[in-house]
Amino acid sequence: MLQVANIIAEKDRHVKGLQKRGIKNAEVLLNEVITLDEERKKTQQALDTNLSEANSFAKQIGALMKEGKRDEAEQVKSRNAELKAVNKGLGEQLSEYQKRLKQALYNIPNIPHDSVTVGKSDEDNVEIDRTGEIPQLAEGAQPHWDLIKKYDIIDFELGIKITGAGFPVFKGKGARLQRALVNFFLDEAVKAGYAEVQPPIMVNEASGYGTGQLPDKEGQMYHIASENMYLIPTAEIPITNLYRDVILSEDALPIKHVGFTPCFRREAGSWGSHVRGLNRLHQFDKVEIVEIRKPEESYAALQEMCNHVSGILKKLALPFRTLRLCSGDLGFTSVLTFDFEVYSAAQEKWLEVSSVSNFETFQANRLKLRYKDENKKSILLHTLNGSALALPRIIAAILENNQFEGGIKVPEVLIPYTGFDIID
RNA sequence: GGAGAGGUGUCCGAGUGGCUUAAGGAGCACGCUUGGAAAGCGUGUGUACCUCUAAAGGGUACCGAGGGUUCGAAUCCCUCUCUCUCCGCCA
Repeated sequence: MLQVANIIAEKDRHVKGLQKRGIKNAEVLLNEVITLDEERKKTQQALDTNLSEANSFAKQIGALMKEGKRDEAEQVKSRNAELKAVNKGLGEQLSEYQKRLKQALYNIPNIPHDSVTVGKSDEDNVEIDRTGEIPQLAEGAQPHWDLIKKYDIIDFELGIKITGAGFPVFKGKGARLQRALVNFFLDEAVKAGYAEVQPPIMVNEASGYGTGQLPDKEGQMYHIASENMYLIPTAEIPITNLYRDVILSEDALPIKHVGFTPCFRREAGSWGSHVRGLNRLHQFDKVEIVEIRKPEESYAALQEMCNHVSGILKKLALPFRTLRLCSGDLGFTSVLTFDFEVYSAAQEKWLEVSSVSNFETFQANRLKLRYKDENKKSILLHTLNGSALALPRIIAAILENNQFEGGIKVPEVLIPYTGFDIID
Protein backbone atom coordinates (compact mmCIF):
# COMPACT_ATOMS: atom_id res chain seq x y z
CA MET A 1 0.00 0.00 0.00
CA LEU A 2 1.05 3.56 -0.60
CA GLN A 3 2.69 5.63 2.12
CA VAL A 4 0.60 8.48 3.49
CA ALA A 5 3.66 10.70 3.90
CA ASN A 6 4.44 10.29 0.20
CA ILE A 7 0.87 10.99 -0.83
CA ILE A 8 1.02 14.26 1.07
CA ALA A 9 4.49 15.23 -0.14
CA GLU A 10 3.92 14.36 -3.80
CA LYS A 11 0.22 14.57 -4.23
CA ASP A 12 0.37 15.73 -7.81
CA ARG A 13 2.51 12.82 -8.90
CA HIS A 14 0.15 10.41 -7.16
CA VAL A 15 -2.95 11.91 -8.75
CA LYS A 16 -1.41 11.69 -12.20
CA GLY A 17 -0.19 8.18 -11.58
CA LEU A 18 -3.62 6.93 -10.61
CA GLN A 19 -5.25 8.75 -13.51
CA LYS A 20 -2.83 6.92 -15.76
CA ARG A 21 -4.47 3.73 -14.53
CA GLY A 22 -7.81 5.14 -15.53
CA ILE A 23 -8.93 6.09 -12.04
CA LYS A 24 -10.96 9.20 -12.70
CA ASN A 25 -11.62 10.23 -9.12
CA ALA A 26 -7.97 9.87 -8.12
CA GLU A 27 -7.83 13.21 -6.39
CA VAL A 28 -10.95 12.47 -4.36
CA LEU A 29 -9.48 9.14 -3.22
CA LEU A 30 -6.21 10.73 -2.19
CA ASN A 31 -7.91 13.64 -0.46
CA GLU A 32 -9.91 11.15 1.53
CA VAL A 33 -6.68 9.53 2.68
CA ILE A 34 -5.14 12.86 3.60
CA THR A 35 -8.23 13.99 5.50
CA LEU A 36 -8.53 10.72 7.36
CA ASP A 37 -4.88 10.94 8.32
CA GLU A 38 -5.31 14.50 9.60
CA GLU A 39 -8.33 13.49 11.65
CA ARG A 40 -6.43 10.50 12.94
CA LYS A 41 -3.57 12.74 14.03
CA LYS A 42 -5.79 15.27 15.74
CA THR A 43 -7.66 12.56 17.60
CA GLN A 44 -4.50 10.85 18.64
CA GLN A 45 -2.97 14.06 19.92
CA ALA A 46 -6.01 14.78 22.05
CA LEU A 47 -6.06 11.22 23.34
CA ASP A 48 -2.34 11.17 24.12
CA THR A 49 -2.60 14.39 26.11
CA ASN A 50 -5.52 13.03 28.12
CA LEU A 51 -3.84 9.70 28.71
CA SER A 52 -0.80 11.51 29.99
CA GLU A 53 -2.99 13.38 32.45
CA ALA A 54 -4.82 10.22 33.50
CA ASN A 55 -1.51 8.52 34.16
CA SER A 56 -0.45 11.27 36.47
CA PHE A 57 -3.82 11.15 38.26
CA ALA A 58 -3.34 7.47 38.87
CA LYS A 59 0.02 8.13 40.43
CA GLN A 60 -1.37 10.89 42.62
CA ILE A 61 -4.12 8.61 43.83
CA GLY A 62 -1.63 5.93 44.70
CA ALA A 63 0.49 8.40 46.66
CA LEU A 64 -2.51 9.86 48.50
CA MET A 65 -3.84 6.43 49.45
CA LYS A 66 -0.49 5.57 50.91
CA GLU A 67 -0.51 8.69 53.02
CA GLY A 68 -4.01 7.81 54.16
CA LYS A 69 -5.58 10.89 52.54
CA ARG A 70 -8.74 9.11 51.44
CA ASP A 71 -10.85 12.19 50.75
CA GLU A 72 -8.29 13.84 48.53
CA ALA A 73 -7.82 10.59 46.69
CA GLU A 74 -11.56 10.36 46.07
CA GLN A 75 -11.57 13.87 44.64
CA VAL A 76 -8.85 13.02 42.17
CA LYS A 77 -10.72 9.83 41.31
CA SER A 78 -13.83 11.69 40.34
CA ARG A 79 -11.85 14.08 38.15
CA ASN A 80 -10.21 11.10 36.53
CA ALA A 81 -13.60 9.51 35.91
CA GLU A 82 -14.63 12.43 33.71
CA LEU A 83 -11.40 12.17 31.80
CA LYS A 84 -11.88 8.46 31.31
CA ALA A 85 -15.29 8.94 29.75
CA VAL A 86 -13.83 11.40 27.25
CA ASN A 87 -10.94 9.08 26.48
CA LYS A 88 -13.20 6.17 25.76
CA GLY A 89 -14.88 8.19 23.04
CA LEU A 90 -11.57 9.41 21.66
CA GLY A 91 -10.22 5.88 21.59
CA GLU A 92 -13.19 4.63 19.61
CA GLN A 93 -12.87 7.52 17.19
CA LEU A 94 -9.18 6.85 16.74
CA SER A 95 -9.60 3.20 15.88
CA GLU A 96 -12.42 4.10 13.52
CA TYR A 97 -10.15 6.54 11.67
CA GLN A 98 -7.35 4.02 11.60
CA LYS A 99 -9.65 1.38 10.18
CA ARG A 100 -11.03 3.67 7.51
CA LEU A 101 -7.57 4.91 6.58
CA LYS A 102 -6.31 1.37 6.17
CA GLN A 103 -9.35 0.44 4.11
CA ALA A 104 -8.84 3.45 1.85
CA LEU A 105 -5.18 2.64 1.34
CA TYR A 106 -5.86 -1.04 0.64
CA ASN A 107 -8.02 -0.07 -2.28
CA ILE A 108 -5.56 2.24 -4.01
CA PRO A 109 -3.16 0.61 -6.49
CA ASN A 110 0.51 1.43 -6.92
CA ILE A 111 1.69 4.44 -8.91
CA PRO A 112 3.00 3.45 -12.37
CA HIS A 113 6.56 4.27 -13.38
CA ASP A 114 7.12 7.27 -15.65
CA SER A 115 8.05 4.98 -18.50
CA VAL A 116 4.71 3.15 -18.34
CA THR A 117 2.53 4.20 -21.24
CA VAL A 118 -1.20 4.75 -20.99
CA GLY A 119 -3.27 1.91 -22.35
CA LYS A 120 -6.45 -0.03 -21.82
CA SER A 121 -5.48 -3.65 -22.08
CA ASP A 122 -2.75 -6.09 -23.03
CA GLU A 123 -3.18 -4.95 -26.63
CA ASP A 124 -1.56 -1.65 -25.69
CA ASN A 125 1.58 -3.15 -24.16
CA VAL A 126 4.78 -1.89 -25.74
CA GLU A 127 7.11 -4.33 -27.43
CA ILE A 128 10.65 -3.29 -26.60
CA ASP A 129 12.66 -6.25 -27.83
CA ARG A 130 12.42 -9.29 -30.08
CA THR A 131 15.01 -12.05 -29.99
CA GLY A 132 15.43 -15.26 -31.99
CA GLU A 133 13.97 -16.44 -35.25
CA ILE A 134 10.43 -17.59 -35.79
CA PRO A 135 10.74 -21.19 -36.96
CA GLN A 136 9.23 -22.16 -40.29
CA LEU A 137 7.29 -25.33 -39.63
CA ALA A 138 6.86 -28.05 -42.20
CA GLU A 139 3.51 -28.80 -43.79
CA GLY A 140 1.20 -30.59 -41.37
CA ALA A 141 2.78 -29.20 -38.20
CA GLN A 142 0.53 -29.67 -35.21
CA PRO A 143 -0.38 -27.56 -32.17
CA HIS A 144 0.86 -28.93 -28.86
CA TRP A 145 -2.54 -30.28 -27.80
CA ASP A 146 -2.35 -32.69 -30.70
CA LEU A 147 1.34 -33.46 -30.19
CA ILE A 148 0.87 -34.44 -26.55
CA LYS A 149 -1.69 -37.03 -27.61
CA LYS A 150 0.41 -38.27 -30.48
CA TYR A 151 3.38 -38.94 -28.19
CA ASP A 152 1.27 -39.66 -25.10
CA ILE A 153 3.15 -37.29 -22.81
CA ILE A 154 0.41 -35.15 -21.24
CA ASP A 155 -3.12 -36.36 -20.55
CA PHE A 156 -5.94 -33.90 -19.96
CA GLU A 157 -8.71 -36.50 -19.83
CA LEU A 158 -7.01 -38.36 -17.03
CA GLY A 159 -6.65 -35.09 -15.13
CA ILE A 160 -10.36 -34.43 -15.58
CA LYS A 161 -11.14 -37.88 -14.23
CA ILE A 162 -9.14 -37.57 -11.05
CA THR A 163 -9.50 -33.83 -10.42
CA GLY A 164 -11.09 -31.65 -13.08
CA ALA A 165 -10.45 -29.51 -16.15
CA GLY A 166 -7.18 -27.62 -16.11
CA PHE A 167 -5.30 -30.22 -14.07
CA PRO A 168 -3.30 -32.21 -16.62
CA VAL A 169 -1.35 -35.38 -15.92
CA PHE A 170 2.23 -35.38 -17.20
CA LYS A 171 3.42 -38.81 -18.27
CA GLY A 172 6.61 -40.51 -19.39
CA LYS A 173 8.84 -38.22 -21.39
CA GLY A 174 6.44 -35.36 -20.75
CA ALA A 175 6.96 -35.67 -17.00
CA ARG A 176 10.69 -36.00 -17.48
CA LEU A 177 10.83 -32.98 -19.77
CA GLN A 178 9.08 -30.89 -17.17
CA ARG A 179 11.35 -32.12 -14.40
CA ALA A 180 14.38 -31.39 -16.59
CA LEU A 181 13.18 -27.84 -17.17
CA VAL A 182 12.59 -27.25 -13.46
CA ASN A 183 16.11 -28.45 -12.63
CA PHE A 184 17.58 -26.39 -15.46
CA PHE A 185 15.80 -23.23 -14.28
CA LEU A 186 16.82 -23.77 -10.67
CA ASP A 187 20.44 -24.43 -11.59
CA GLU A 188 20.58 -21.33 -13.77
CA ALA A 189 19.19 -19.20 -10.95
CA VAL A 190 21.55 -20.64 -8.35
CA LYS A 191 24.46 -19.96 -10.71
CA ALA A 192 23.23 -16.38 -10.96
CA GLY A 193 23.41 -15.99 -7.18
CA TYR A 194 19.86 -16.81 -6.09
CA ALA A 195 19.56 -18.79 -2.86
CA GLU A 196 17.13 -21.67 -3.28
CA VAL A 197 14.13 -22.08 -0.97
CA GLN A 198 11.28 -24.57 -0.88
CA PRO A 199 8.37 -22.74 0.71
CA PRO A 200 4.95 -24.06 1.71
CA ILE A 201 2.36 -23.86 -1.05
CA MET A 202 -0.44 -22.92 1.32
CA VAL A 203 -0.38 -19.53 3.01
CA ASN A 204 -2.38 -17.82 5.72
CA GLU A 205 -4.40 -14.65 5.38
CA ALA A 206 -1.66 -12.36 6.69
CA SER A 207 0.65 -13.49 3.91
CA GLY A 208 -2.01 -12.84 1.29
CA TYR A 209 -2.35 -9.28 2.58
CA GLY A 210 1.41 -8.87 2.82
CA THR A 211 2.05 -9.17 -0.88
CA GLY A 212 -1.25 -7.62 -1.92
CA GLN A 213 -3.23 -10.56 -3.34
CA LEU A 214 -5.73 -9.86 -0.57
CA PRO A 215 -8.08 -8.15 -0.63
CA ASP A 216 -7.63 -7.37 -4.32
CA LYS A 217 -7.61 -10.88 -5.83
CA GLU A 218 -9.52 -12.92 -3.30
CA GLY A 219 -11.61 -14.71 -5.92
CA GLN A 220 -8.65 -15.87 -7.94
CA MET A 221 -7.13 -17.99 -5.22
CA TYR A 222 -8.32 -21.38 -3.99
CA HIS A 223 -9.40 -20.99 -0.40
CA ILE A 224 -9.20 -23.86 2.09
CA ALA A 225 -12.15 -22.98 4.29
CA SER A 226 -11.44 -25.51 7.04
CA GLU A 227 -8.04 -23.93 7.72
CA ASN A 228 -8.64 -20.43 6.39
CA MET A 229 -5.63 -20.78 4.14
CA TYR A 230 -5.00 -20.21 0.46
CA LEU A 231 -3.28 -22.30 -2.18
CA ILE A 232 -0.62 -20.07 -3.64
CA PRO A 233 -1.12 -18.65 -7.14
CA THR A 234 2.62 -17.87 -7.20
CA ALA A 235 5.67 -18.53 -5.04
CA GLU A 236 6.01 -14.77 -4.71
CA ILE A 237 3.63 -14.93 -1.75
CA PRO A 238 5.43 -17.38 0.55
CA ILE A 239 8.93 -16.27 -0.46
CA THR A 240 8.36 -12.54 -0.08
CA ASN A 241 6.46 -13.11 3.18
CA LEU A 242 9.52 -14.80 4.64
CA TYR A 243 10.53 -11.22 5.26
CA ARG A 244 7.28 -9.93 6.73
CA ASP A 245 7.85 -7.94 9.95
CA VAL A 246 11.58 -8.01 9.46
CA ILE A 247 14.17 -5.29 9.89
CA LEU A 248 17.26 -6.38 7.98
CA SER A 249 20.76 -5.23 8.68
CA GLU A 250 22.40 -3.50 5.77
CA ASP A 251 24.95 -6.24 5.20
CA ALA A 252 22.19 -8.83 4.72
CA LEU A 253 21.27 -7.10 1.47
CA PRO A 254 20.57 -7.75 -1.28
CA ILE A 255 18.29 -10.74 -0.72
CA LYS A 256 17.95 -12.97 -3.76
CA HIS A 257 15.84 -16.14 -3.68
CA VAL A 258 14.67 -18.70 -6.15
CA GLY A 259 11.96 -21.23 -5.46
CA PHE A 260 10.10 -23.89 -7.37
CA THR A 261 6.45 -24.50 -6.53
CA PRO A 262 3.22 -25.60 -8.08
CA CYS A 263 0.84 -22.67 -8.53
CA PHE A 264 -2.93 -22.71 -8.34
CA ARG A 265 -5.27 -20.30 -10.05
CA ARG A 266 -9.02 -20.42 -10.17
CA GLU A 267 -9.04 -18.27 -13.31
CA ALA A 268 -12.66 -17.53 -12.47
CA GLY A 269 -14.54 -16.26 -15.45
CA SER A 270 -11.55 -16.29 -17.76
CA TRP A 271 -12.05 -19.73 -19.22
CA GLY A 272 -12.97 -19.78 -22.89
CA SER A 273 -12.48 -21.50 -26.20
CA HIS A 274 -9.41 -19.36 -26.95
CA VAL A 275 -7.44 -21.12 -24.24
CA ARG A 276 -6.58 -24.66 -25.15
CA GLY A 277 -4.09 -27.21 -24.03
CA LEU A 278 -1.34 -25.87 -21.84
CA ASN A 279 -2.09 -22.21 -22.44
CA ARG A 280 -4.02 -21.79 -19.22
CA LEU A 281 -4.31 -24.20 -16.33
CA HIS A 282 -5.62 -24.32 -12.77
CA GLN A 283 -2.43 -25.95 -11.55
CA PHE A 284 0.97 -25.39 -13.08
CA ASP A 285 4.61 -25.40 -12.09
CA LYS A 286 6.76 -22.31 -11.89
CA VAL A 287 10.25 -21.30 -10.82
CA GLU A 288 10.17 -17.85 -9.29
CA ILE A 289 12.90 -15.36 -8.44
CA VAL A 290 12.40 -12.80 -5.68
CA GLU A 291 14.66 -9.94 -4.71
CA ILE A 292 14.70 -7.50 -1.83
CA ARG A 293 16.73 -4.41 -2.55
CA LYS A 294 17.67 -1.00 -1.28
CA PRO A 295 15.54 1.61 -3.03
CA GLU A 296 18.43 3.10 -4.98
CA GLU A 297 19.33 -0.32 -6.42
CA SER A 298 15.96 -1.69 -7.36
CA TYR A 299 15.82 -0.60 -10.99
CA ALA A 300 19.27 -1.98 -11.73
CA ALA A 301 18.04 -5.20 -10.09
CA LEU A 302 14.92 -5.22 -12.27
CA GLN A 303 17.16 -5.00 -15.33
CA GLU A 304 19.35 -7.85 -14.06
CA MET A 305 16.30 -10.01 -13.51
CA CYS A 306 15.13 -9.33 -17.05
CA ASN A 307 18.58 -10.25 -18.32
CA HIS A 308 18.41 -13.48 -16.37
CA VAL A 309 15.08 -14.38 -17.93
CA SER A 310 16.14 -13.57 -21.46
CA GLY A 311 19.36 -15.50 -20.92
CA ILE A 312 17.40 -18.65 -20.14
CA LEU A 313 15.11 -18.22 -23.12
CA LYS A 314 18.13 -17.80 -25.40
CA LYS A 315 19.69 -20.99 -24.04
CA LEU A 316 16.46 -22.81 -24.81
CA ALA A 317 16.60 -21.35 -28.31
CA LEU A 318 13.05 -20.10 -28.12
CA PRO A 319 12.06 -16.94 -30.01
CA PHE A 320 10.67 -14.39 -27.60
CA ARG A 321 9.67 -10.78 -27.25
CA THR A 322 9.79 -8.41 -24.29
CA LEU A 323 6.89 -6.11 -23.49
CA ARG A 324 6.60 -3.19 -21.15
CA LEU A 325 3.13 -3.41 -19.68
CA CYS A 326 0.88 -0.46 -20.26
CA SER A 327 -1.03 1.18 -17.42
CA GLY A 328 -4.16 -0.85 -18.12
CA ASP A 329 -2.44 -4.22 -17.90
CA LEU A 330 -0.14 -3.38 -14.98
CA GLY A 331 -0.83 -5.33 -11.80
CA PHE A 332 -2.40 -3.65 -8.78
CA THR A 333 0.81 -3.74 -6.75
CA SER A 334 3.36 -3.08 -9.51
CA VAL A 335 5.19 0.08 -10.56
CA LEU A 336 6.86 -1.36 -13.64
CA THR A 337 6.46 -4.78 -15.23
CA PHE A 338 8.13 -6.47 -18.17
CA ASP A 339 6.47 -9.52 -19.71
CA PHE A 340 8.34 -12.14 -21.69
CA GLU A 341 6.42 -14.02 -24.35
CA VAL A 342 7.66 -16.99 -26.35
CA TYR A 343 6.42 -17.68 -29.83
CA SER A 344 4.59 -20.94 -30.16
CA ALA A 345 4.86 -21.62 -33.87
CA ALA A 346 2.01 -24.02 -34.59
CA GLN A 347 -0.69 -22.02 -32.88
CA GLU A 348 1.06 -18.88 -34.17
CA LYS A 349 0.72 -17.20 -30.81
CA TRP A 350 2.87 -15.33 -28.31
CA LEU A 351 2.58 -16.94 -24.88
CA GLU A 352 3.47 -15.14 -21.66
CA VAL A 353 6.06 -17.16 -19.75
CA SER A 354 7.44 -14.55 -17.39
CA SER A 355 6.44 -11.34 -15.73
CA VAL A 356 9.14 -9.34 -13.96
CA SER A 357 8.06 -6.52 -11.66
CA ASN A 358 9.31 -3.87 -9.29
CA PHE A 359 6.85 -3.06 -6.50
CA GLU A 360 9.06 -0.47 -4.86
CA THR A 361 7.76 0.00 -1.28
CA PHE A 362 4.15 -0.99 -2.00
CA GLN A 363 4.52 -4.51 -0.62
CA ALA A 364 7.25 -3.59 1.89
CA ASN A 365 4.92 -1.08 3.50
CA ARG A 366 2.32 -3.78 4.15
CA LEU A 367 4.97 -6.33 5.05
CA LYS A 368 6.80 -3.92 7.36
CA LEU A 369 9.99 -4.94 5.59
CA ARG A 370 12.79 -2.49 6.34
CA TYR A 371 16.50 -2.17 6.85
CA LYS A 372 18.66 0.01 9.09
CA ASP A 373 20.82 2.50 7.26
CA GLU A 374 24.12 3.87 8.58
CA ASN A 375 22.21 6.45 10.67
CA LYS A 376 20.19 3.63 12.25
CA LYS A 377 17.08 4.84 10.52
CA SER A 378 14.52 2.29 9.32
CA ILE A 379 14.08 2.46 5.56
CA LEU A 380 11.38 0.57 3.65
CA LEU A 381 12.95 -1.77 1.12
CA HIS A 382 11.93 -2.47 -2.45
CA THR A 383 10.58 -5.89 -3.43
CA LEU A 384 10.81 -7.41 -6.89
CA ASN A 385 9.93 -10.72 -8.44
CA GLY A 386 9.78 -12.53 -11.72
CA SER A 387 8.99 -15.91 -13.21
CA ALA A 388 12.07 -17.78 -14.31
CA LEU A 389 10.07 -19.45 -15.71
CA ALA A 390 6.48 -20.75 -15.91
CA LEU A 391 6.58 -24.30 -17.21
CA PRO A 392 3.53 -25.25 -19.29
CA ARG A 393 3.80 -22.60 -21.97
CA ILE A 394 7.53 -23.20 -22.31
CA ILE A 395 6.68 -26.84 -22.90
CA ALA A 396 4.00 -25.87 -25.42
CA ALA A 397 6.49 -23.76 -27.36
CA ILE A 398 9.22 -26.40 -27.26
CA LEU A 399 6.82 -29.05 -28.53
CA GLU A 400 5.47 -26.94 -31.34
CA ASN A 401 8.69 -25.25 -32.45
CA ASN A 402 10.91 -28.30 -32.31
CA GLN A 403 8.63 -30.80 -34.04
CA PHE A 404 9.74 -32.67 -37.13
CA GLU A 405 8.47 -35.79 -38.86
CA GLY A 406 10.45 -38.06 -36.51
CA GLY A 407 9.30 -36.49 -33.24
CA ILE A 408 10.27 -33.52 -31.11
CA LYS A 409 13.85 -32.39 -30.59
CA VAL A 410 14.83 -31.65 -27.02
CA PRO A 411 16.72 -28.34 -26.72
CA GLU A 412 20.47 -28.90 -26.56
CA VAL A 413 20.90 -27.50 -23.02
CA LEU A 414 18.24 -29.84 -21.64
CA ILE A 415 19.64 -33.12 -22.91
CA PRO A 416 21.93 -33.57 -19.89
CA TYR A 417 18.81 -33.13 -17.75
CA THR A 418 16.35 -35.28 -19.74
CA GLY A 419 18.69 -38.07 -20.68
CA PHE A 420 17.07 -38.28 -24.14
CA ASP A 421 17.24 -36.01 -27.16
CA ILE A 422 14.03 -36.85 -28.96
CA ILE A 423 10.44 -37.33 -27.88
CA ASP A 424 8.87 -39.90 -30.14
C1' G B 1 -8.33 -35.74 17.60
C1' G B 2 -7.53 -36.08 23.54
C1' A B 3 -4.81 -34.09 27.92
C1' G B 4 -1.46 -30.68 30.01
C1' A B 5 2.13 -26.50 30.04
C1' G B 6 3.46 -22.01 28.12
C1' G B 7 4.05 -17.07 24.93
C1' U B 8 8.04 -10.98 28.69
C1' G B 9 13.20 -6.65 25.10
C1' U B 10 18.41 -8.92 20.13
C1' C B 11 18.78 -13.59 23.24
C1' C B 12 18.30 -16.08 28.15
C1' G B 13 15.37 -15.02 32.18
C1' A B 14 12.75 -12.63 36.88
C1' G B 15 8.21 -10.67 37.68
C1' U B 16 0.35 -12.89 41.30
C1' G B 17 -2.37 -4.89 41.40
C1' G B 18 1.30 1.06 42.62
C1' C B 19 8.66 0.38 45.46
C1' U B 20 8.67 -1.66 37.22
C1' U B 21 10.94 4.19 34.55
C1' A B 22 10.21 -4.23 32.82
C1' A B 23 15.06 -6.84 37.86
C1' G B 24 19.39 -9.74 36.61
C1' G B 25 22.51 -11.88 32.97
C1' A B 26 24.36 -12.51 27.88
C1' G B 27 25.24 -10.15 23.32
C1' C B 28 26.23 -5.64 20.73
C1' A B 29 28.12 -0.27 20.46
C1' C B 30 31.02 3.56 22.54
C1' G B 31 34.41 5.21 26.37
C1' C B 32 38.08 4.36 30.41
C1' U B 33 42.09 1.02 31.35
C1' U B 34 46.36 -1.58 28.22
C1' G B 35 52.39 -1.83 24.46
C1' G B 36 48.18 -4.73 22.21
C1' A B 37 44.30 -7.93 23.59
C1' A B 38 41.35 -10.35 27.37
C1' A B 39 39.37 -9.34 32.00
C1' G B 40 37.50 -5.22 34.72
C1' C B 41 34.84 -0.55 35.13
C1' G B 42 31.37 3.13 33.07
C1' U B 43 27.62 4.63 29.53
C1' G B 44 24.21 3.29 25.98
C1' U B 45 21.29 -0.42 23.49
C1' G B 46 13.61 -2.04 20.56
C1' U B 47 9.10 -0.62 17.48
C1' A B 48 5.20 2.71 15.97
C1' C B 49 2.66 7.31 16.22
C1' C B 50 2.73 12.42 17.84
C1' U B 51 5.30 16.95 19.39
C1' C B 52 9.55 20.04 19.15
C1' U B 53 13.95 20.80 16.55
C1' A B 54 19.80 23.13 14.18
C1' A B 55 20.51 19.30 17.66
C1' A B 56 18.91 17.45 22.09
C1' G B 57 14.48 16.73 24.44
C1' G B 58 9.22 15.56 25.57
C1' G B 59 4.34 12.66 25.20
C1' U B 60 1.44 8.11 24.07
C1' A B 61 1.05 3.00 22.94
C1' C B 62 3.35 -1.87 22.73
C1' C B 63 5.15 -7.97 27.82
C1' G B 64 1.20 -13.33 21.56
C1' A B 65 -3.84 -10.61 19.66
C1' G B 66 -8.48 -8.40 21.04
C1' G B 67 -11.96 -7.15 24.84
C1' G B 68 -13.09 -6.46 30.27
C1' U B 69 -12.41 -5.32 35.80
C1' U B 70 -9.69 -1.12 38.42
C1' C B 71 -8.02 5.50 40.18
C1' G B 72 -3.96 2.21 38.41
C1' A B 73 -2.82 -4.28 34.79
C1' A B 74 3.03 -7.86 32.18
C1' U B 75 0.32 -9.28 36.77
C1' C B 76 -6.87 -10.46 37.75
C1' C B 77 -11.22 -12.08 34.22
C1' C B 78 -13.14 -13.49 29.11
C1' U B 79 -12.39 -14.73 23.85
C1' C B 80 -9.04 -15.91 20.10
C1' U B 81 -4.27 -17.38 18.40
C1' C B 82 0.44 -19.65 18.27
C1' U B 83 4.28 -22.82 20.45
C1' C B 84 5.90 -26.95 23.37
C1' U B 85 5.20 -31.93 25.96
C1' C B 86 2.57 -36.62 26.34
C1' C B 87 -1.12 -39.88 24.02
C1' G B 88 -3.65 -41.14 19.33
C1' C B 89 -3.16 -41.15 14.02
C1' C B 90 0.39 -40.96 10.15
C1' A B 91 4.48 -40.15 5.10
